[in-house]
Amino acid sequence: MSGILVASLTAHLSIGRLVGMNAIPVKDKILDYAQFLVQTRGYNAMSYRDLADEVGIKTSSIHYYFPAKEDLAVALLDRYRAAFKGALAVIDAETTDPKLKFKRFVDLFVDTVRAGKICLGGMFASDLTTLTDATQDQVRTFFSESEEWLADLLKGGRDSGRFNFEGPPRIEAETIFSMLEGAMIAARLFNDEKRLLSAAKWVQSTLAE
Amino acid sequence: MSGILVASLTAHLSIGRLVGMNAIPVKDKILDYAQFLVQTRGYNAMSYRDLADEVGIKTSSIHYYFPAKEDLAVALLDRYRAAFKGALAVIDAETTDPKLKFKRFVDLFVDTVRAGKICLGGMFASDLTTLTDATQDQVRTFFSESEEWLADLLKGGRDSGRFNFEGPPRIEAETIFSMLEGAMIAARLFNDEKRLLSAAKWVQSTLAE
DNA sequence: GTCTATAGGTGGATAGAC
DNA sequence: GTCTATCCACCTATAGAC
Repeated sequence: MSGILVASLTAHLSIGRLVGMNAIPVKDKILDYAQFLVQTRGYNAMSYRDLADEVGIKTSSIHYYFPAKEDLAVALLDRYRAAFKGALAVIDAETTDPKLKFKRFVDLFVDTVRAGKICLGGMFASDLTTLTDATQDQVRTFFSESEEWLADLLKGGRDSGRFNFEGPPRIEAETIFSMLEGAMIAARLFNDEKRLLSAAKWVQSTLAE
Repeated sequence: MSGILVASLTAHLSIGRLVGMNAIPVKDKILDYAQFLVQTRGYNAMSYRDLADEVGIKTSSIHYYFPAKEDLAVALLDRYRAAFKGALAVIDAETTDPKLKFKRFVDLFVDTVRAGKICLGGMFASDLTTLTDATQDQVRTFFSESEEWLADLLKGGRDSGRFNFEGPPRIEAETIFSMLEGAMIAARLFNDEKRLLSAAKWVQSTLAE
């Protein structure tokens, strides 16, 4: 999902550059680096000082944008959900073949692992019990939204005879999504993206029969 | 894997009680509660103060047993690997049917989720980049050992005609293991053990065909 | 082994000047 | 918006008495 990060980074740049104002707002700089740190080191290992040093401001200035760390967490997940939905919308707009759609879905995860990162939602899910209720809800919403898109893809593929599986598409989607999340963690652990690729292949082969 | 925790808890008790000395050594108390905290809150959210308060000693006393936090992390993973291996040895000793073995393997994960916990190895894997090299190696060793046992199970099952899958057993094992790790995280996120059970069922059905 | 005492650093967070 | 200054709680870790 480095593609997602890039997308959110370039969203304002593509407009800003046209009018000669390519400066990234401080708030976005904070969010960008905070997202990077959470995806690489984890939420509890990310501090306001880390962000301040990187962005070039003081920690008190970060509190101006995000009064409490929870506000930053919620904002991160909010933006990530939107970016992820955007990436899925692009897939829907550019492809119709279910198998190709799934491949491009997997590519989102592969890109993330290649960047040495873990899905933001998966990282927050690992730190679940240290989060406030509002933040936990955001994590659940991210999972639900992703699984719903995947369930629709699976259902459409089965209805059109391109996918073959038994049981409710939503259950199938939940299983596949959690599998990809786990495979990302293992792939980074061994610095071996093949761990994610073989997991994806396994899913594709069981869906294709 | 609460069964694992119980096993490590009762390992010395079963001897101690026989001779009337059922007091749990302080070092084990520390490890027990540290393991609980890592499995529920994560490594970076566990502090010496948490442990001291629970065990009833001062933080400086914990440093007597584990000079640096890294020492505690390595000790935790060391013990966990041994306990996990022990649990797998019990499965091997009590069952021969590959399908039943796999079911009992899955039960180790189900028990953990039911206790509101995540696999210790999975938790450390999520916090990977914040760990020392020695600790990271321990995490990888845990994954490798588990996957090797599972690969042997898969290979034996296929050779005896009980399992059906293509490709190297080790790759299959890696995929299944990371899937279970991811399913645990999702199951706890939604407080719904069915997320883990349906993932396990999915694996079982694809292996059985 | 366990304690007291303490060190030096880092955590999130706030008040108030500019 | 960003700063300085500060707060207090927490963190890992050590020295030395008992």
